[in-house]
Amino acid sequence: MELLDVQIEKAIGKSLRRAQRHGDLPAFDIPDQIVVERPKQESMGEYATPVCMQLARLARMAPIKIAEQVVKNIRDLDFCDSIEVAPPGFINFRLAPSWLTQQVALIQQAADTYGCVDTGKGVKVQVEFVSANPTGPLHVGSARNAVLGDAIASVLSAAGYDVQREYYVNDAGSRMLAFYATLMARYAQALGVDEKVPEDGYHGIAMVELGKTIADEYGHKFLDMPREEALPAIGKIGLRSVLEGAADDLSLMGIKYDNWFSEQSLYTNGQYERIMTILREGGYVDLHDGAVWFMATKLGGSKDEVIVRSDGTPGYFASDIAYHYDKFVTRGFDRVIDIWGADHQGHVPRMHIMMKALGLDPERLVITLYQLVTLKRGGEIVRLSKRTGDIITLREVLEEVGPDAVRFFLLARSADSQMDFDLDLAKEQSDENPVYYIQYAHARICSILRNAEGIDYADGDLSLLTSEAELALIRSMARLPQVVRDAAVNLAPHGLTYYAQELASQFHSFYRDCRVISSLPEDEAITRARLRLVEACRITLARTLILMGMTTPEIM
RNA sequence: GCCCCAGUAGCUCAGAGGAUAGAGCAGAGGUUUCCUAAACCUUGUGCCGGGGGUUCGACUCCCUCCUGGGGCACCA
Repeated sequence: MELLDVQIEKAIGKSLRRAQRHGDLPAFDIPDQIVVERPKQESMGEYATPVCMQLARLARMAPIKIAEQVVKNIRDLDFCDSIEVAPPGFINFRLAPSWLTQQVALIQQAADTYGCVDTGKGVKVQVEFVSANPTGPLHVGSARNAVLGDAIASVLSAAGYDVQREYYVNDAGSRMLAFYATLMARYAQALGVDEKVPEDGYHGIAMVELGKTIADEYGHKFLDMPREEALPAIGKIGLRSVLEGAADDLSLMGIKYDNWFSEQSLYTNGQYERIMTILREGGYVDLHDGAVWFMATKLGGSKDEVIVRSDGTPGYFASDIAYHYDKFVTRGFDRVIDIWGADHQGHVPRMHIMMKALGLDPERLVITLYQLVTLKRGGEIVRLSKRTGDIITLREVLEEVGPDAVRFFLLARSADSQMDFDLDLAKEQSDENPVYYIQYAHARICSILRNAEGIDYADGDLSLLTSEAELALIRSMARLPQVVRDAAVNLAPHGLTYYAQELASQFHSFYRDCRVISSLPEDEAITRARLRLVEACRITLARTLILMGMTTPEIM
């Protein structure tokens, strides 16, 4: 079934055409987009349109007169029990109580699929997120990336897209060599051999520990091998350990990937040669200063980019081109969403130019940037440097603050807003924060349902739900599909956090006004109706929490 | 210098052409013989960074300036 705002939009369009046919309105071009929004005030109803104000000039009529004709000609909006004109020309729509109470049954029926919509129509989309260099434990900076990417994937999936979550493993290139050399040095040091960590290596404590672990397990094995064999051998072990650590950390937050994609594989399965051929044949490759260049300027870019360095090794951009070729051409994704920190923004334009060079529609690649998080502790900015190893790991933060709170905090702001994350504050507030407020509502409902054991409420009469507290709660519950749709089309899941708070608040108010389980015999019917309502509310809350990647506690 | 993001209540932030600009937190006051008081109810708060413009209508779009953050590598 179509979402209410879409139905209203279509009904208004039809009404305008009908009014013109009947001579109630003069002829003019009806706009493609008819705005249907939520009015500022509850008293105005659930939906409203300001379209008649726009039409005033075209129709040469007062907006309010147009609105009257639109209302007169409107049909097929069974779910509305009043459609009113309000000055200076708004049309306000109010949902019928009978429609609202019916939603309770539909939500119960939908259960785990409530909130799903078919906006995506099965379009194949990949969300690639985190993809941190596998050169050490995940940094807390990756937390926002993880939370945002996973929520976007969840919301897209609920909106009817065929979604794959992918982690791009940067296991090729110069950073990897520095990682290998660092690991080798730390391993040697653990065995009492004096070997220096390279200048551009990783100086953090994590590598010391990893070197020691490998020394404990393998002894002198890698010291006895020729260095050119030992490096990749020990590197492979280190890489596996780092990736396992990353997967563990992410799974602490409930994040699971469908695929881990190796950058190195692009150089062994022919993708790199393929894209080089395409670029060469397209005339986008040039050789000068000893390096191979991608002629981005030929396609409107501001400057050309190095693909293969003068030492003969391909740079990250070469990998990125081959990688996206693999995503779109080889694996056939209709859309790819890459989640990147704002420090990579400069790279976005060349990615779109690269798409053009490959003969792909740049619009199929969406790069969602999020502003970087400033980490604080007690109001003081925590400076981070991976080089000196002075980092705060994702795991530390998860253990200190808790996965649900981390997810909620980081999800609650739009990706565009730069934010502070104060560890002390997050922990301190964890008793007073919205996470608990929302989860408490869920636990409260579960408690009621436990107390209702033995009551058969499956056929409770929903038409008994007539009080304002009950209807207000259902109104909120009924909005979830639209919240999901909006989050999916805007790739902006932060709306979920606001919706969850509103829904929890409506429930808490309802709880105060309406006793659910009553022992009085004359209340038996309303008890059964309210149990259905409460169960549907639990489903709605749980679905919202799950979309945000949070847990749904039954007892608190 | 050029490019991107942001500037809204004491604080953290929603709102992105429409009605009287919202929420949470913090502050003040109140609520429990009864399903979870981690709750509920009442209450104050705004030159929407400044200045121009477009529009019937601008916090929202355009120009400009100011402030903060991030980019502008043969690093990723």
